[in-house]
Amino acid sequence: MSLQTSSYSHLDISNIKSSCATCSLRELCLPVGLNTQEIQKLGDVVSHKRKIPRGGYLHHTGTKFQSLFAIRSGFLKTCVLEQDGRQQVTGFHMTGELLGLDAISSEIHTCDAVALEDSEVCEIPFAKLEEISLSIPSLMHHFHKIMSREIVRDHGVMLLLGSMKAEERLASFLLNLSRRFSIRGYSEYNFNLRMTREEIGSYLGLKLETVSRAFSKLQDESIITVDNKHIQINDIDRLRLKMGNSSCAT
Amino acid sequence: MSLQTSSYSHLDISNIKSSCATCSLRELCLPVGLNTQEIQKLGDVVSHKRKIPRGGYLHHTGTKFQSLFAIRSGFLKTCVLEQDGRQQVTGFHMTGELLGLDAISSEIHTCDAVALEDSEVCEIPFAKLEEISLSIPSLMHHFHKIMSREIVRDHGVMLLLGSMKAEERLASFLLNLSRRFSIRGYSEYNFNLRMTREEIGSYLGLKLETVSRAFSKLQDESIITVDNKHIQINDIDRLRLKMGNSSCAT
DNA sequence: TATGTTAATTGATCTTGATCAATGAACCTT
DNA sequence: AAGGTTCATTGATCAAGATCAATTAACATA
Repeated sequence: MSLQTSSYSHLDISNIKSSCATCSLRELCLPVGLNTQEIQKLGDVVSHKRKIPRGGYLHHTGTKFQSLFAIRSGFLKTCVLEQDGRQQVTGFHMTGELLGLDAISSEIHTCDAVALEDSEVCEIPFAKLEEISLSIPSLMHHFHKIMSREIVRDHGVMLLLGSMKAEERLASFLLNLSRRFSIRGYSEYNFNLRMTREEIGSYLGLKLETVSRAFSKLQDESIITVDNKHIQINDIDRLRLKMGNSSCAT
Repeated sequence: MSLQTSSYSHLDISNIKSSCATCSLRELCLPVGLNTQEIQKLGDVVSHKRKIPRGGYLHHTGTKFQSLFAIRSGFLKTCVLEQDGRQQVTGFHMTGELLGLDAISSEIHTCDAVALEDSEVCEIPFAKLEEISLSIPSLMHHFHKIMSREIVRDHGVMLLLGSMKAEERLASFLLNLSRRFSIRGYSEYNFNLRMTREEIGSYLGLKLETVSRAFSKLQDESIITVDNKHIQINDIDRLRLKMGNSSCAT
């Protein structure tokens, strides 16, 4: 299974002409119910495509913010570099998601965005997006929802980091990935991780050894099958039970 | 020192007539540079005041979202209730801050907001705010910055929860409070905590005993002086050092 | 294909913070 | 002011996860 392949088959995009406008569909366009003219406006703004090879940077911490990026294909992580040189992963991002929301406030990127596989993004000049939002209320409203959703997502991670133990965190993480793959038309039971154990650990507030042990534990219980980066979920219900008390899966 | 008392003395609000429009000044109005007419528009939207007694709820998880709330005075916490009945604090909020951003996405409140002291808020009907945003670009832009700032803040907490140890977390927390008091015209070295050790612990991902021990440790080192809820910062530089590696203080 | 490099697993030990428990201080309420 | 309740501190013990270390597996590059 290749995750690089775009899969919009279940979405109605037949009325969209510009190939690049499609990149922001999932989050930015489709749910809003724009008319043809509005889609045209948005398409004009979202025009510039950019390819990022595996390991390449979409943006660096400290650089000037000008555009949001809609992921057209691929998989990226965002991370902050701490004084001591260690890095903390703040998120993993896949097709259809929007990057750069954190940079709006200071107009400076507060994190690095790194491609974990060859990726393609659409650049969305933020000033232009705001400009056309003024004439497309539903677009503005939808954008507010996207930002809000990001806040909810972060609260979920805070909850995870603040109150769950290692195994629960990993279960929560896998279920989250599973759901996101599923939404994009991939199997929710079989997928390849794009990130290392260390990156997972960084995201989950654990050391890589602890992540590895948690994987092994879940495998010993036959809940998942782990083959290096390939994960198979054998019993998603029991995996859900692992999360236990925590209300938020995010 | 009473924190209940509003303190806008260092801000120029001389041109604002409506007493309630002032409540959202710090975050929503002032920095934007609105003209008189625009301020009038905003004042019309932000008209309804609400008092919340200590221990009272501003909103409950699961209820319908209609309005943002700008804190006019007081101190609140937001928290989510987990299945097992334990609650996790997701934030502490003071004068001038905006509550409810998380609820925009689903139009359902995702957390409880509880007053930790007698508080007063201004209700900002969100639909109306969006409506007038369409005609006041700078207001819309400023609102986007506020949402973005919330995301940055949350990333900071994620970093804290994911990579700092108990004493570093508490140092970070105290410095954050200190800065926010300072911005509002209060002493950055002397303040009263509005929340219990348990609530601090919940927010920082620690047990109350650990919080208490961390306080004692910092006091033993003469960095702070703790007298129950009253905190005095004796050596803010050493307190900053305590945070160590972590890049973000939030 | 060989070889160096990076990533993953697993074991042994140590540390931090959680848990259990007891005491004392603050704060309502009447 | 008295009594109950909540809150905070401190000590003793325990457990989860970090750290240290060794081995193996996967991957990249010559």
